Amino acid sequence: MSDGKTIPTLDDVARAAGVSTATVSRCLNTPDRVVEKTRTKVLAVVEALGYTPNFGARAMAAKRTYTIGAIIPTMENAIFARGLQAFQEALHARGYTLLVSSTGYQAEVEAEQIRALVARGADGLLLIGRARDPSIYAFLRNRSVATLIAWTFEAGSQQPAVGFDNHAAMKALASAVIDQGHRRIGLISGTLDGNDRATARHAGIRDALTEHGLDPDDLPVIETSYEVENGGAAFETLMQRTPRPTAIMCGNDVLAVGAMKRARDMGLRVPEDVSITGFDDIELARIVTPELTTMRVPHQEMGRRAAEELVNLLEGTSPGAVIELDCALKLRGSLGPPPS
Amino acid sequence: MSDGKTIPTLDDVARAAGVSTATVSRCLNTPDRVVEKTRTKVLAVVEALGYTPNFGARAMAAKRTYTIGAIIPTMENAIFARGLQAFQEALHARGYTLLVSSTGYQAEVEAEQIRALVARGADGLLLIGRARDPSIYAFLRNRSVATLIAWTFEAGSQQPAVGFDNHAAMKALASAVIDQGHRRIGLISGTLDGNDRATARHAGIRDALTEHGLDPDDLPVIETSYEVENGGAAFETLMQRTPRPTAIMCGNDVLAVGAMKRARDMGLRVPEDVSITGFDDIELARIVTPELTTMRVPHQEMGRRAAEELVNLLEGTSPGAVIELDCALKLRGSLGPPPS
DNA sequence: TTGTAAGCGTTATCAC
DNA sequence: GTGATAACGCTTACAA
Repeated sequence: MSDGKTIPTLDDVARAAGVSTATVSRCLNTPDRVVEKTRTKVLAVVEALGYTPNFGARAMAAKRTYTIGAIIPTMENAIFARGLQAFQEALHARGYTLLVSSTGYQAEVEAEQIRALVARGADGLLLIGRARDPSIYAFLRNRSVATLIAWTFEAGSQQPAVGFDNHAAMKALASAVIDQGHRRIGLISGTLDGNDRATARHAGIRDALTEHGLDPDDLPVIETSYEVENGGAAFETLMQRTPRPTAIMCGNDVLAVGAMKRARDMGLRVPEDVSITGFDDIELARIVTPELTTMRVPHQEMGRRAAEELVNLLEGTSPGAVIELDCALKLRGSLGPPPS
Repeated sequence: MSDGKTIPTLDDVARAAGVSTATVSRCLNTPDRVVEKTRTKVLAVVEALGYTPNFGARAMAAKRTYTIGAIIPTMENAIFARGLQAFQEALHARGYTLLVSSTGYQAEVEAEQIRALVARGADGLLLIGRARDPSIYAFLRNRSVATLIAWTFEAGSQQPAVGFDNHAAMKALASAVIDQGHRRIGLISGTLDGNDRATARHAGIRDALTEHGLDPDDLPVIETSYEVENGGAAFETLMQRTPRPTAIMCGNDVLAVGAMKRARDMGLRVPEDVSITGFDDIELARIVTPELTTMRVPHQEMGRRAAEELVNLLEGTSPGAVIELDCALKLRGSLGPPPS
């Protein structure tokens, strides 16, 4: 650590070590291309001076930053937080640094963040979901920024991705609900517009209904943003319908927990009076009473795999695969047969 | 948006607009120092070419990045997520970009992240808590990186900070518990070592006990990392003591919810058989049944104020204040009188 | 108001 | 194995 007031540069190190800047640079970046003795001496000086490479200069000269950017809708939902944690750890192991920003589910903000991260020299980007303006993809291609989509999976997509089939997963969950005997189901969905995950989940339920000989147009849907209170409000609205739904499916666990709380406040028992399901299987799902029936999404594995794929992609090791992960149905106390 | 395959530079814009690079630069950075007509023309070319400034070059030349770094212990706890969201929004309004990384409560990782962010030219840094190696503060001062501490407050501290008094807040909560008649209290604390918030909260309880004529050494403490399951395990351990505690205070809401769940699993009623308290007042606190008695921390306001202070600090508008925010006691169903 | 030109701190291509 | 030296793209005195 330096005691001086100035920031040491490569030049300072070179001068102090009595070598050229090129050699110092080599000691730091390709240590094997410099003889042991020189290296030791140089690294000692680096240590003594507390030298840290100037990132901007390095980025400009090397056109490489070992930085990955991740842009997520929100930090407030545990699913992204947990996935990112795993993503970061895996990246770190590969020598990359992760920089995160969030958009609050706003497309314009996302576009801005993408530009900011690209401008900062991010070698690769992790994006959530596929739906966005084509010009963004064009921009990314133009700048040759490796881009990976996560949290969604779609067969036949061109974009490298690590995700799961939102449609199939929700369809499986809906089938389980129908198999319990439910015929009047309601859906509390996240905002559908511009959110391919929410849209796919919605379609999954409709398909399950059709497949079981029910009319998908009978499915009442309330769209809302992903907040606990909104889940509660939507639940109350749905339960005022006649005839009353016997099962309320929710776009994610957060909405489902809001619905459960409101059910309790309304004096309704879960699952005796009404069944409730979620999606994600975050920690919350097992904290509530009764525990929440939901679809487990492998968030951590997704983060880990995404890191590997993205690094392979930008290092040219992989051409960019589309990887599908499996979800798992979690049948718990919040789902039961309909009241007779 | 450019159709070409090359990234346009300032030079390309200058050439295409028939002006010098200096003028283009001025159009972008100090538009008032260039005549209307030139500006319009230049900006049109910028738009047409899809020019984006190269960040590294800009940082190197201007020694300013309009980037703020935030380093938090974990993204998995809602308290940081929510505070950061507000922090980011306020920063955005002031024209700054936020970059986040997390440490998993590991000091070495934090040091590394600090270096990474500083190397990337962060103009300012938001750090959680005060406890860290002095050499880090020296490094930050040396690099003249504006640094603000959040989530903690300590009278007489030199470091600019926006926080609350963890000690006083927990002491107030403990007093409320004692006032209910509890005499045998247990504490489930976050890891104390290197965590000034956890340490201050612990001390707060001890002081409350002393002040009420109780012996603080009678307070059993279990230290654990902040995870739901750990809260449950610690709860079970504490409840095996003889005589059994009548109230379990927890270092945060997450631990408290874990304790509540375990209580239910053990067949104990809350608060009839045992009272439980948390700290933070995250959403979770009002989702559980009964609702959790806790201390409300103004996370969003803290994020907002931190952004303002940090920007003022690095822009030289403020010398760096120490700001204390107030917490609020939330008495809810999980706290009742001890069993008679 | 605008242009010229000197850095800013690296990395990489050559010679040596 | 090591050392000059030319980029890299931008900002900012200083001149015009």
